[in-house]
Amino acid sequence: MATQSEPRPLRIDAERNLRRLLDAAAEAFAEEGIEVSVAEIARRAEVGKGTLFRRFPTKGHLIAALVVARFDELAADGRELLDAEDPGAAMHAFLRDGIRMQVADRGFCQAAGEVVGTFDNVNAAHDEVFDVTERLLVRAQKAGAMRKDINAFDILALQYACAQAGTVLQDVAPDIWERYVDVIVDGLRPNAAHPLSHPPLTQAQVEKLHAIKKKRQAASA
Amino acid sequence: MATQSEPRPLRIDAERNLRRLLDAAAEAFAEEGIEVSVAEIARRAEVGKGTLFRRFPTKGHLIAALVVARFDELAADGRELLDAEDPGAAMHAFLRDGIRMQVADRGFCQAAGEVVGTFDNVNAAHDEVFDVTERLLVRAQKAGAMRKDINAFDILALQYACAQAGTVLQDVAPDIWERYVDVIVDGLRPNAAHPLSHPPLTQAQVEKLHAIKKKRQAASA
DNA sequence: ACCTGAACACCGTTCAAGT
DNA sequence: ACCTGAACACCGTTCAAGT
Repeated sequence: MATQSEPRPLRIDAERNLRRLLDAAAEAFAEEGIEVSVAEIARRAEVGKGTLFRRFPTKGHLIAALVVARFDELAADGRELLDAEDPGAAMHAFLRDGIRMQVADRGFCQAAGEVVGTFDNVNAAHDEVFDVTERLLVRAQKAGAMRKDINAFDILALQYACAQAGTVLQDVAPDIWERYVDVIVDGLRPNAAHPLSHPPLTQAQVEKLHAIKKKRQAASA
Repeated sequence: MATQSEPRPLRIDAERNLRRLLDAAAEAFAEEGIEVSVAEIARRAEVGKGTLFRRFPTKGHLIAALVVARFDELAADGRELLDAEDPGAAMHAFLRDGIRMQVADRGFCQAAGEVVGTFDNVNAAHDEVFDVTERLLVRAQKAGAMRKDINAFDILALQYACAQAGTVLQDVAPDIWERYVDVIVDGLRPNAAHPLSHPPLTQAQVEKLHAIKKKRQAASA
């Protein structure tokens, strides 16, 4: 929520076409991955290609819009988990929920890594996810369920990592990634902790990463 | 090694062009990722595009050839580690070496997931990696350095997972992935082990995965 | 045998013509 | 304001013409 202050409402037909486009794209990307052609998406939405490009200046912007939707879902899920009784279990559940979400959506999984840092609306949505992750983590750490030397970035990176591995194996063993989370969860327990060899990612580094990605995207345009 | 029995040697100029092509492609993919155009690769190699397609029926085949080279490297590295004194340290070193390799090569990291299962030569090379991984793992398990309920697939999946996360952050924190390996390594220790929620991947499932990928590739051709 | 670049099909993006 | 599809540039792949 609160991603942009809508300047003025769309015309009724435009609004309808936008919905169709988003639905068609979500379906197509989830099923076939982000390599589906925009022509195919326009066909599924029953609009001309030009209509798509009127709403989204680039195929990437359309992908970004869907990634935002998924991040919003995940953040909402995390907020609910903040009320759970067991802080450790809540943190673990969040870890799993995010992976399940990514693995179920082939397009999201392909796009997430590329698109974070590149689009402002994606960054905003991701910041919300980060916020909830941090609150869940601190809560779990205070309860003694989680080692203290890791931060929310680490959690999100490990979540992303598992999702990537899970996606490759999704066709043949849709939930084999649960094993990998199990191992990671074991490694995240306070009693398992051995000193980490590197300092965590700083906020400054994250911003630098975003700057690099935006520059790279601008260069290719 | 032993991927194919060469039927007859190439003409001297063809041999030279092949070398140039592989070198140019390795460089281009590592730097810019697999989205570099074949025209650009041909230009770097100073040959016509037709020459590229004479050696590699498809851009994918060229990518596959380079993935094979990397897998061979990794397998060789693993074989050396089999002679190390400390079996646990050797297993950990192998985990890290593979990730370092992937993170340093943008193209390899993008391609590895897609190309395993799709090309026979890649499968053969990957089987070798699997073999060494298994030997390293069993050795570490016998030494009591590694939990007993995981197998070589799990190790390779976790390695792949870390490499994926590491690649995204490579520009800004080239070795931040070491933290994630640290956590995973902690989760892989025998004393950290809690029961896993899912059975491991079977050999039959792996073969099924390969079959699916080949069918999918054939369908898109 | 092998090399080459023009030609083809396909895909993302633009835009002139329509309502 | 918005919609559309023909037109353009680019990329992977093919192939006729050359050595």
